[in-house]
Amino acid sequence: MDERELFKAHGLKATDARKEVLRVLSSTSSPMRAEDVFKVLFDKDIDLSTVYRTLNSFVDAELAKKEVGAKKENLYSLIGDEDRHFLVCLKCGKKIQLEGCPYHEANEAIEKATGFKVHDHSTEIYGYCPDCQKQR
Amino acid sequence: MDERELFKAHGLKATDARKEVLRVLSSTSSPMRAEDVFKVLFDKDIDLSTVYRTLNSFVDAELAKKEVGAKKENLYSLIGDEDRHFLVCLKCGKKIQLEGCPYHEANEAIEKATGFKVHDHSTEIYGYCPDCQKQR
DNA sequence: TTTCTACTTGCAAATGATTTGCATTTGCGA
DNA sequence: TCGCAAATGCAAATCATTTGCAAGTAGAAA
Repeated sequence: MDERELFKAHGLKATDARKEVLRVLSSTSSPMRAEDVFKVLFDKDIDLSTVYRTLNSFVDAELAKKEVGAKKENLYSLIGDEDRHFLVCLKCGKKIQLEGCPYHEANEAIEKATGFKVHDHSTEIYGYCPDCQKQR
Repeated sequence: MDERELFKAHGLKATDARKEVLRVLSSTSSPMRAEDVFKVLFDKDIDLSTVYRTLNSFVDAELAKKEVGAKKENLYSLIGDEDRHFLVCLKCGKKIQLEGCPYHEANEAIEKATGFKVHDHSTEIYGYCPDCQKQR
């Protein structure tokens, strides 16, 4: 889907600021702080408040999600159709991407049992990586 | 486990403020804003900054978690040993608690395959409840 | 393509959330 | 009980996010 359609599908006008923010978020796989998105766009003449407004509109439109990072900061990331999952080490912060979705079957079971349509689930699973386990 | 031991086990001194905040958080099953915790404790003479410091120390000690709510606010909640999961409707906000942990097996499979020790996973799964699906 | 209008934006200022410095108090190990 | 590092209250600072307003723009309709 092209970005214009994407915005339309979510009821948002396809403005420059939104296109830029969308590009920034989709160019990185990991969630970003509003301030970071703003910094990446320093040469694009987009105000920080616009970045916030844009991110909020994305979240409201269910195009992005807002979550809390390891340093307790607020982070924004696109909600992709792809279903990627990371194991995040609580000690060293390392991120390990999983092949496939470990929860796929579990989610299907939930849908079958409850009639609830699962739209999204957390992409990060917290724990300790093998290296850090040795050091504990 | 008694609260004194709980703090000790997490390397925190058992102070009045911490005991009160712990009580507030454990008295409610749903995550709270720092400000709300403060308001509940209005008669306890605990400063808002202390509430923040306390919540932060809980998060650092992995006794609580910080997450983003539906209105994009930051919320704090205890990390219980129990493994509760909620289905959160993206439309009406209804929360449905699941029986048991749908991801238990998936997590065991992850541990076996990667050697990563899973400590915690998101307790909320987003989607649309049966009622809201009809209205869409 | 031109017009119209509601939605967006930039800017600056306001608000809200969270952190910090410092003097004082307190928990808890010796 | 004593001593000290850690925790607290208070007030002020800082950081994050939102808002009001005037001006600009996307997209529907003519």
